[in-house]
Parts: sequence; structure tokens; C-alpha cells
Amino acid sequence: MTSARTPHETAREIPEATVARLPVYLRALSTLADSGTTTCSSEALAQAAGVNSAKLRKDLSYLGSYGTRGVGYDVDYLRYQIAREIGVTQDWPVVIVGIGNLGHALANFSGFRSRGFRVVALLDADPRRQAEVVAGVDVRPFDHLEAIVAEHGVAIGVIATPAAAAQDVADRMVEAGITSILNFAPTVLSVGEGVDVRKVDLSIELQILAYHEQRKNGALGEEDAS
Amino acid sequence: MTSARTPHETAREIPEATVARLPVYLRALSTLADSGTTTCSSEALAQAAGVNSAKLRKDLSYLGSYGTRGVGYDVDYLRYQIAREIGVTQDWPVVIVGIGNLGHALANFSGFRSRGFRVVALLDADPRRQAEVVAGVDVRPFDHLEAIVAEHGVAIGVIATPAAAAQDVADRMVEAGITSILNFAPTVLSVGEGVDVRKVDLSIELQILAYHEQRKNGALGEEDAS
DNA sequence: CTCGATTTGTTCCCCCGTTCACAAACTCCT
DNA sequence: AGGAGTTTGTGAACGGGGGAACAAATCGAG
Repeated sequence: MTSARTPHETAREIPEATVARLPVYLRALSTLADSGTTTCSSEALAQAAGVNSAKLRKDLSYLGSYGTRGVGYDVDYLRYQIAREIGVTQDWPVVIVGIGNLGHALANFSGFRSRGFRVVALLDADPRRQAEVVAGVDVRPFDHLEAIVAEHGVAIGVIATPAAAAQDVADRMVEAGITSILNFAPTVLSVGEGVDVRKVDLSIELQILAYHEQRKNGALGEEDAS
Repeated sequence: MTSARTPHETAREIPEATVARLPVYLRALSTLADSGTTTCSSEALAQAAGVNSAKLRKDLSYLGSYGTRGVGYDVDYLRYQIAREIGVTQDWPVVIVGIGNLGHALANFSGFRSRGFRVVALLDADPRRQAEVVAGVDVRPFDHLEAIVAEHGVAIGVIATPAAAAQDVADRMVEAGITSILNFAPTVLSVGEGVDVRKVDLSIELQILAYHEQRKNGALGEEDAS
């Protein structure tokens, strides 16, 4: 969770940690369904999702009581219930801003369509990129943002620009009416109340791995550095 | 944190949540340094990093006492201390497996070099991709993995393959001696004791945003579905 | 040298999340 | 029908992290 919480909490409250795991369960269920499994226990699903089975059951209990004691969960039924809870039974239009190397990769990412997301526009400020067609969608000028958001009712924006441009892009997105941002630029974004931001940061992930790696190697560099 | 913990804990223990924020502080400090700032308060740095100042001070206190009361922190000094703690004062060789769209983007990512990481090899199982040269490094057969890891002492591997291949790649990596994996494939990896895995999953991030987005819109779909 | 202003380092408390453990509920076999 | 075996859903204990608040330390002015 990055942004502030909405003041008017609706109905039942699902913990943030649980929300973050629901997509994992959803994927595991899809895999099970593809392999012909129609029913599974919390133990089996937990293993497929890489979590503790007690945690899985507690997570699912926030959604309701969708299992059968002594039996387990119906794969298709549970899958639908989770998808509905997350909100991916409907289609979410998405705009991607910044069509460099990463933007290309994101636009071509097949997991978009199959999981309830539809890329309605690719935007870039660089006129040289606006000639391109990526993944069947043509790259348009960044200035079209407001019109596109209004036309398609876009709520989710993806920022794949260099760090220097990210905050400006975010500001424009928010102004245009976007309320959820996925940020790939290595910058801290500041946005107003009610806007959610999630960040994906490659170099941070690598640095976290480096820290643990360093410790595995018996902690060199123990000088006190006074 | 994804994998198990090493049994023999060394010296002082830094909480995982703090470790995840140190790279953010490091970047904020670099930005401050670039703008000519030589000293900053915890309040200023916290704002630049997008966190609470009390949390920042507590995080830094795990590293030692590097500030001066009544004054603040010396930007360069603190930056070096954090970099040393994370382990990015040395250079980490990295291999990337799977040179599709995403692999291209990762290989070209400039944040690698500048933050203590060096891409020593790009690997792909597809012979057609092995003709390419990406970001000055030529794509080599996946089978070269073991030799490259041994030669350069690679500890960190990046998986950018399709989901179906990811587990096999991970197994080979671990067997070759890699002990930290950054996984971009949408799969749960299972690895042995002592191997760290971090995952970056686009569709999960989008689904989390979708969930919150759905709730903002006044929670439709309140049928009980008996 | 002393006093006020500033800022760090740390203590204390609370809340969220994880895990264990068990009662409730269901199936199947006899 | 009844009992044994399974598996879910949840209550309770526990640990970690976040934030407020304060004492300790440093600087600067007079």
C-alpha cells in the first residue's frame, strides 16, 4: 500500500496483505483448472501458491465461506469468487505512458488481456516514437491523455518513463481522472488523496538481494569506520 | 522476503522492512547530492523518500549513529554508509535468462551499472536469439550458464522467461551456484534452503490496483451468490 | 559560560499479520 | 444409523513494524 486510505470504508474489510495474495491464489487455481483438477484442499492450493495453508484459509474466509468441510474447494467456483472480489470479472482499460524498452515489453505482455486488463492507449512525448505500432496499438502523443481517459473511462495508468518525467506524467494522469497508478520509474511519486500508487523498482529488488547475499558470505567489512 | 532464513544469524539484525527501504534512502540521498545538498535533516530526507521521519530515523539507527543531533546527516557520508551496508560498494555480477521483450528492457536498463550491478551474460534457449547483441552483450546459449557462473562468480540471477520455463531455469541456476534470484515470470518458484527469491509480477500489481479501484466505485456486485 | 533552539536516537505503545490449535461440519464405510 | 476420518473456518497467542513522544546531544547567540 502506498497512498492514503479512503475515509468511508465500505462493507467488509479485507486486509491489505490478503489482497496482495488473492491474485496468487487466482493464478494457482487457473493452473489447477487447466490441469483438469475440479476440487482441491487448502493444503494443495497453499502449496501451489507457496504459502501456509492456515494463512490461505484465513485469507479465503475474508471473502466468505466458499469451501466444504471434509471436502475442500471447488476450483472453478472459488476462482470465480476471487476474481469477482478482486474485480477482474470486468475489463479494466489501461493506458501506458513511455514506450521505451520497458513500455514495449509491457505493451506486449500477454498477461494483460487474459487477466481482465485491456491496453487502450500507448502514449509517448517523443514524436519519433509516435510513428510506431506496438502490439497492434499505435503510439500516440502524450497530449492525448485527457481525451483518451475521458473516452474510455480509464482509471489505471502505467508509467514507464524515465525518472525525470514520472512526476509530471503522474500529475497529468491524476488531473485527467486516473486514480490508480503503477509506477516503473525509479522515483517516489507524490499524489493527492484517494489516488493509489504501486511501484515496481528493479534496482531496489536487486539491492535487497545484494544485502542478503552479502550477509551469506560471512559479513566482510566489519571495520567500525569511526 | 520469499525464501527461508539462514540459521546462523550474524552480528546485528536489520529488520526486513528496513532493508527494503534502505535503497530508497540511498536514491534520495543521491538525488540530494546531485542537487548540491551536503547536509540534510531526517525530516527532509524522509520527505524525499516518501516516509515518516520517525521511521527513517529508526531505520538509520539500525546501521549505527551516523547523524549529528541539532544538525542532521552528512549526505555523502550517510550515502556511503548505506551503500556499504547494502553491499553495493562492490560490484555484483548478474546473469539474465530469457531475452524476450522484457529481457531486452532489463539488459538495457541503465540503473544496473550505476548501482553496483554488472550484467555479465545474457542467456536464451532459443538459437534464433543467440545471434543478437543486446546492450553490448551478446546473447549466448542457456547451456553456458554453469560455465559463466563459475567464471565470474555470479551469485544473482534474473529470470525473464515465460512462466513455463521459469522453474527449470531456477533449478539450473541453483545447481550452478546462484543463491539469489529475481523472478519476473508469473510463477511461484520453489527453491532450496539458503536461496533467496524475490518476484516482480506485473499482473499481480495491476490486480491489486483493480481491487482498490473497484472499492472506490461504491462497491457494486453485492449479491450474496448463495 | 549559559541558555534557548534544533535535531537525533530511542522508548513505549498499539495495530496488523502470522501461526497454532481446535471445534464444527461434511463424507464415506460398515 | 453411527462412527471414523477429513478438512474448513476461526479464536487466541505471538511477533514485528509503525508512530508519537521524549530525553540526550549539539549548535549558536549573548
